[in-house]
Amino acid sequence: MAEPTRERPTQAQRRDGTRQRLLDSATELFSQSGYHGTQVMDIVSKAHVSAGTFYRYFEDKQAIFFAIAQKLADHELQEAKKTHVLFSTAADFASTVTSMVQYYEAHFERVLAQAALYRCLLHSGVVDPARDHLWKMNERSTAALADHLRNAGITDTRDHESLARMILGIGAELRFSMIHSGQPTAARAARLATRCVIGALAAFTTQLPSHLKPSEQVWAATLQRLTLVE
Amino acid sequence: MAEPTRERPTQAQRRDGTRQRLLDSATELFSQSGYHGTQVMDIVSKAHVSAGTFYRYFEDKQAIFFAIAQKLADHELQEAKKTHVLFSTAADFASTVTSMVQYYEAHFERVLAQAALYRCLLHSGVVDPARDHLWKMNERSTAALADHLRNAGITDTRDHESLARMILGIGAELRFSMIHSGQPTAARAARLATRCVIGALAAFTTQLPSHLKPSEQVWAATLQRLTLVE
Amino acid sequence: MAEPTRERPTQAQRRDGTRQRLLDSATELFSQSGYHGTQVMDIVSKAHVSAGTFYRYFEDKQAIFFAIAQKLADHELQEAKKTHVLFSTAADFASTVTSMVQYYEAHFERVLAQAALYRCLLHSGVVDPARDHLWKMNERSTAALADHLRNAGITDTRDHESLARMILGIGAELRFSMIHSGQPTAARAARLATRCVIGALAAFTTQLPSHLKPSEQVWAATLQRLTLVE
Amino acid sequence: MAEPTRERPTQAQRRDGTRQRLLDSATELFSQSGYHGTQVMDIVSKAHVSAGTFYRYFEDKQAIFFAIAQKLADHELQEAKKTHVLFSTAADFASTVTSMVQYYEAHFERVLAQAALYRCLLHSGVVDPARDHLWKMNERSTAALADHLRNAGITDTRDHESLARMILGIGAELRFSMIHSGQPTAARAARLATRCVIGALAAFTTQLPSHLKPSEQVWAATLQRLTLVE
DNA sequence: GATGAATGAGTCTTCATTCAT
DNA sequence: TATGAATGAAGACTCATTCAT
Repeated sequence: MAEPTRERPTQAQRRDGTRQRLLDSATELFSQSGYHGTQVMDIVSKAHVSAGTFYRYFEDKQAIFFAIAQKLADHELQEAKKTHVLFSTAADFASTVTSMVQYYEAHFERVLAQAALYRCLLHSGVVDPARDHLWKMNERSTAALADHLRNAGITDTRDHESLARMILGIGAELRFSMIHSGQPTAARAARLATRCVIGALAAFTTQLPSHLKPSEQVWAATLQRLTLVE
Repeated sequence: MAEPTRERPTQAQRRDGTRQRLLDSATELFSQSGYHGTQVMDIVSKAHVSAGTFYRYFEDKQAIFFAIAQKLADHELQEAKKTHVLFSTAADFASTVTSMVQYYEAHFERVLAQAALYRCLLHSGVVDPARDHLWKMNERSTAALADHLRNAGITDTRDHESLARMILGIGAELRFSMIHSGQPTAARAARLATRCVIGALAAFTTQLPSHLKPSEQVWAATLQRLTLVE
Repeated sequence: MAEPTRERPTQAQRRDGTRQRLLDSATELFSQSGYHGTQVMDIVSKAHVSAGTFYRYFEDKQAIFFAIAQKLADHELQEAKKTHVLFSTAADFASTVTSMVQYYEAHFERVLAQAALYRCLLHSGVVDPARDHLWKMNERSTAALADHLRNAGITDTRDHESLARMILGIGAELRFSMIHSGQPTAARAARLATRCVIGALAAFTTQLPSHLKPSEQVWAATLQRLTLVE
Repeated sequence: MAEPTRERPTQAQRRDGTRQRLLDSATELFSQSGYHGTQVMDIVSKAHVSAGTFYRYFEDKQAIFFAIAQKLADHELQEAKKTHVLFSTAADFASTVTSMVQYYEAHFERVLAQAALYRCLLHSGVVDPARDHLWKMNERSTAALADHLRNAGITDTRDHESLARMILGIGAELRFSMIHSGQPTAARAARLATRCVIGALAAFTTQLPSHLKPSEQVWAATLQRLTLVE
């Protein structure tokens, strides 16, 4: 007889439901119109609650913005960690590339929905460093990748932070294009990004012991494989 | 010896002076406080003109913002095109790389010098697709680079747009970091970016006739030179 | 005996109350100072609400003006239609004239009672063809009267629109005078207008079958009666 | 050798020319958009003079408005007197009617251009009785017609003012329609107005000595003639 | 006399936030 | 606890008028 889902929801459940609806509405609206282009009234209308209710869940308009930012940042950090593992654990080049393609493909499919939000959050024009966890998260994400690059034995540069940024930039612009024009597809984007990244990394791994570097054949074959997709 | 145009700072000159003062004031204020943190009244006060005068020169607040953005974007596009030409005409690899470093260094220096303005433009949160010259400029940059890549004989991918985006992304993230933390320096950023970009491009130029590709020695030497900076 | 709707003057009732207070305040102020002489702040102050509240109920300043005009025009059109019906159904001339006098008297009394408002509406100088309900109402009045004249069997002219306009013009100028000088009184104006209108109509009903036209005696007696008022 | 038109205009002539251009521009703009819908800048642009020049010729915006009003009022008064003569001098009915048609036709053709202005001036929302000569002129025009009606021997009413207004109203609405819809044509409007007016007057001339009234045949024939136009 | 750049008080309108019901 | 009417400070924008050139 226990059908918890059919019983009327507890206070706490309703509370969470309302809060979640507000967050969802705000997320969509911020993504579309930016922080300043979104009014509290728009958010509450979309969430089917009243203006007053909003302020029971969030102190003010910035609060919901930062709540979203926080959530996204947490999520991104976790995802980023998964990626970086690739760089450090892969025993051989071929499997690294394969994993990288798989990761990017999953990544692009997954983040498409969030990319607009991500960009909005970073470029929102909200300036309140004291509360800006998002920016810190972004930095932490970069730092994590930098660490992995360092551990992977890259010694051609000591500025692994910047290298990490550049590599993240490769994906960022592709993602941005996908949101706005739908081009390229996740599958192709993954190949392009992988190819681009391994090329970039190659330029920073001249000092790697030769047994860790792919032979010329492997390199050619790998690029060949990445090309086949188009 | 009669230079009548210099004698009386005529109407036209006063006009231009006023317009310039408004642009300067706005640039500084937008840099400091962002678009939404700056009031029209602040701009006119700083420029020592009245509210009404502002609207003689700019249709509304957004107009002056876009005028500033446009000017910066135009300049960048010009500079970028100068360099991109190299991709297609450069006789030899070494000079291409040298030019690329020079371009990047100049670019990053400009960015550093006007970091606050860049930050404002990128983070303004102004969303008005109908008038967003900034966004159009970005697309034009991409298109211009894509064209050059195509002309340079890159046939490993037919999606030169995406390749262009990825390359621009490399610089974008670096710029973003410089704007916020001042790191890395323009000189180092230029080397890093160049190295990263030529690596990335190498991964897309497997089909280039061998006489166009750098020999292994040249390649190694080039990377070596790019490394020396640190 | 439970009348819950009367117990608590609910939201909806408060809403209507506020809207009505705004309309009343605006009506009075527009009457006194005209459209351009009245500020939104004046209206809200008089209605004891805040500036923001105004815009919950009316899109902008013009909207409340047109709301007032519309209401008055609607009412007048209703009243006019009631009378115009007489033109087509009236069995005999005498009762038509009696009704016409009654209608005009009521109309002119309304005008006198709200002379200032009428003056404001007529002289507001608001020119916005896209939203000018007043103008549309005027056209609707003309069309309605033209229809009735047509149905009444007037065939001396096929331009019933123009005939309608001329008849409406008779009343309009009288109204205009009453608004500004209070002269003539509603009672006399009604007789004058009726007499003038039936004279004018007589000049357009030569082809009416004779049994529908008043005999010379009836005509003379009618005019006599209309004269008695002075 | 005397070609005064080719010699360069005197100061005084240029002054008058400029003033006239300003008046013409203002007239057209006020007619189209009303007083409040017309900006001083619009007027000076149309007149090809600078903002400052405007204030050399007119004290302020209201001054040019009243200058136009004054001129129109003077003109109207003169024209009105011509008409009214018809009522008092015509020896016989038939020639009165003929003259009336001619007058109305000329009137409608002439005033079409000014009617919009006329209405704008009366309904402009400019409220400054101290300077409002136009309103007084309007009253004088009414008074003049009233006098003529009185002199013509109309004794059915003593309120010749109101009668005059009603008669003027007949033409006013027709004129207004002609401006906005182009309907009816001046020729038809003249017949319609004449017919309407003589009908209206007939209803106020029951006490005229019979030798002054048209016989039934003349009446019928007159109306017949007025009808032929359609 | 003419010009047109500059003025600035005046208004409308917005929207995050509060609070009585 | 939810509602939504009310708040009011804030800010963009206008336009008749002035005045240095």
